[in-house]
Amino acid sequence: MIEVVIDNMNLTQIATSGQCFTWKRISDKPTYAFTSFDRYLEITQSGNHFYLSCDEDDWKNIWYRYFDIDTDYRDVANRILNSQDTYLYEAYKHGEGVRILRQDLWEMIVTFMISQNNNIKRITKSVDLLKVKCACLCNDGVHLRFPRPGEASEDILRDQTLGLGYRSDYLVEIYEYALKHPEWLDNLRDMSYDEAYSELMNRKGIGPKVANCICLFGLHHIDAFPIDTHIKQILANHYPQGFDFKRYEGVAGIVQQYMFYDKIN
DNA sequence: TTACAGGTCTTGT
DNA sequence: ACAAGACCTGTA
Repeated sequence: MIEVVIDNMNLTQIATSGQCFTWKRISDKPTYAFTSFDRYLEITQSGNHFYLSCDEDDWKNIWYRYFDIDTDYRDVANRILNSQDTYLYEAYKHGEGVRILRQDLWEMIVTFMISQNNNIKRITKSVDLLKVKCACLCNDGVHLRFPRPGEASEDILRDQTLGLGYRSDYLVEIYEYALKHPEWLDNLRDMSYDEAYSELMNRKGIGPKVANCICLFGLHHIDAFPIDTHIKQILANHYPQGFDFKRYEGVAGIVQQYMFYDKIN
């Protein structure tokens, strides 16, 4: 157990921001449990103090990066403030503690493929059951982690109790593809936003929206601006003459998160 | 019953 | 290039 101080971060806001489908609230206090690759973490918030169930090494090597501590979110706040955009400023104030986590790329690919034309409740259920059926364990030998390529059989992916529907075809394909092309994930990490976006779009079941979610949440390309039904409505309602993307060049994905959080919370 | 959920694919123009 | 229509499934 270690204690760290982090400003401008709110666990409950992150948990309900729609970027992670595997965070679980495990107590009345704002305590959340989740995994990243093979690590399991429990974290509690009290103001700007955070209590993590890990040692100093895992904090430095894994979770510091995961929580995107090095990104300065004040730059985004200033741009929003300077824009005189009342709606966007209110949205920002509402979700001020949201950060773009640096989550595991493979988990982002699979979970956002599941998310298409779907609802959060069913997405969470499918992901939970997938982890249970595959029964892969973290480095602690106790907690379930997300199944990597080769660890989810076709039978499991097609198991109707998972409720994946037609998406199971896509998942069978992507699991096969990633297993057959072991360099694919690392190559994606080395690409620019545009390159990674086009590469992801080549895979069946990944369209513009999911590709942008993977770029934003799995590769931390914060230029990516995923447009879903909610964002489409916001753009139509608040920006009928068009949204000025140029103004938010380099931070558009963070702006998108404030808009999205405000819409669903 | 119909519509909708953090869309994408296929087909027809 | 662009516009329908289909698509698994659970919930309101």
